[in-house]
Amino acid sequence: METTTPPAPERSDFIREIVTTDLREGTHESIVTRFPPEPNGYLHIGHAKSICLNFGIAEEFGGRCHLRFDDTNPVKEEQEFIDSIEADVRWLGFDWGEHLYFASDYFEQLYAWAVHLIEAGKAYVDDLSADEIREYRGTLTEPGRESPWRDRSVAENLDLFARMRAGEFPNGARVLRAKIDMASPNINFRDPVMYRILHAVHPRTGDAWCIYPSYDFAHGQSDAIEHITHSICTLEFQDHRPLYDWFIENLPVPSRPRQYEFARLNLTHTVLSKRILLRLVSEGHVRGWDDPRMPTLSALRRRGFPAEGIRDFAAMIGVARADSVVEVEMLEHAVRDVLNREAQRRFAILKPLKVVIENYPEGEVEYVEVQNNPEDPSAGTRPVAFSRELWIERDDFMEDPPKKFFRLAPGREVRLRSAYFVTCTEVVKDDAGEIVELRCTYDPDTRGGSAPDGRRPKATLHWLSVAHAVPVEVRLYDHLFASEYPGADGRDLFDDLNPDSEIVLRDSFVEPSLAEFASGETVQFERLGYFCPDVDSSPGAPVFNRTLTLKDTWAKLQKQGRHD
RNA sequence: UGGGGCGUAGCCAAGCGGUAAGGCAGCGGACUUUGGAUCCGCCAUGCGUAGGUUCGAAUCCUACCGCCCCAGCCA
Repeated sequence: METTTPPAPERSDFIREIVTTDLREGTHESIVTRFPPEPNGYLHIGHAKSICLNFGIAEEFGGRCHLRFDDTNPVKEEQEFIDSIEADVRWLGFDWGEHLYFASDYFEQLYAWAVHLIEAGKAYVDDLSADEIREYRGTLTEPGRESPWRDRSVAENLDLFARMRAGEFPNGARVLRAKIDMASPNINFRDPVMYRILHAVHPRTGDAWCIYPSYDFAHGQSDAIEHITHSICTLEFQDHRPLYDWFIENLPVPSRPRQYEFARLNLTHTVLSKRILLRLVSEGHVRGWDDPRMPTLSALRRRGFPAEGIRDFAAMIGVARADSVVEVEMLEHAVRDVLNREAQRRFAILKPLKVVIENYPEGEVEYVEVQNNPEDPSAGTRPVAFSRELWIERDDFMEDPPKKFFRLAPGREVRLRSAYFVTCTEVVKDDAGEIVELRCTYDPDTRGGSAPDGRRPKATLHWLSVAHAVPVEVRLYDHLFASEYPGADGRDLFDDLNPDSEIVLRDSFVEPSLAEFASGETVQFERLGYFCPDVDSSPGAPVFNRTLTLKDTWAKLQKQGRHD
């Protein structure tokens, strides 16, 4: 039988290079990676980088990727998080097949290996308190001191460890430690804790255990049990690698995994610390883990970001070992790129201004055909009602326009997309001087949006027939944090929260055809941005989230003051 | 000041001794029934700094500078 070599992936980074080499040199016949979240919170865009890396490599090299929950700390972990993590990974587009695992599945094996180390004289039960252990550990520049309990007999250690498991001691009374080197310059080698007593109910094992392995004692061995070949984690675990290796080397594990580290994702205008995300939720700065302003995958999904855009983003930013902060604009670009290609177009008026077409017959309604997606003719067209009274966008009219404002103004002719050219003849104001209505005339010869004489207005506006428009609530989202680097320069991170990260509009209208999109699909509101129906919608009261704005040259000019 | 890492454009990132990819952002232009999209052009005589090796250095060597991580019974 012929063995086929998987085609070399065009995207390359140092990890894929290592994998390529390992495969070529026969270090491994096939590769196995894993994504190992702790179920103590929701997955966010930073996890997406890791998910795309681990599952992506498995896919590209014909290997497999496991989903393994690192559930060794029951005081922080919950079933709710396990469920959301599974849903989010699936939504992102990855499949772990049969390979769903939990570190807690290995508790019995891990316990046996702890006993093995005790018997080999390489682990001991320590009676020191947490505070004492810290004191004995030394500092970055001074070596630590050995615990007075370090030289207990194997028999005593075995007995004590068994009684720890049996529940004879309260939380914190004793720990099991590896006996390595209290003077090591690598602090992780100064007799790291392997087991601690935690009388807590575990989401999976319930009250079967009251001692739990530490990350260091669980992770590498879990990898070994699953025959993980490349254990990919973030940079802060570099110092743990020697310890990871030490356990592997000193235990009769079934395989020899290797750990590789890459730089975690940082994004401008965004915070990806689980601790802070938890505070944003618990202190009510946002409405929940899936609040559309959050960087969690569930929030991005609710916001209307397509999974493909997130995957493209991950591919775009690459994988390296240098600390970095990616501009959030790159994520937004990846998302717009997908949406521009795939999203159906619809008309919506966010801030309505009434237009009356004076020379259009009262009571008459006609339907014009509008393209659903100019980028994709196969998306077809839809009929949109046109009549004498229309809504246009308030921002599309200026009574006294600056030079570079191309839209509607007194006496000026513009195109109503796919309908007619109209000319503003009169501006109607209320007693306060507020513009309440525009009177216009239309040119019947321009039906469909082009003139027989070939004249071309400088602007094309979207519009809606007043009698046919459906009222909706629209939520405009912007960066949760106003500053590029939240909390930088000693500022309190929460002072950097953007007060305008959510603006709710209650007088908006959409086309009736938008009813079909209750499913959650993201659509483009022409000239405005991408929007999707929110779960807060109820029958007769639709709510739309703004996923992203369209790029807006006019807005940029305004911001720069270059419009004149 | 112990140990472990990392420095290539505003941002991300290729580059693996043969003369600085690509993307994002930005700027200019073309086109346009979305001020969107698309297309074209511009954007590092320079790779943290200083020396050295070499015909040739972002790539090798030396020294220095800067930044990040580690002193949880978190992961």
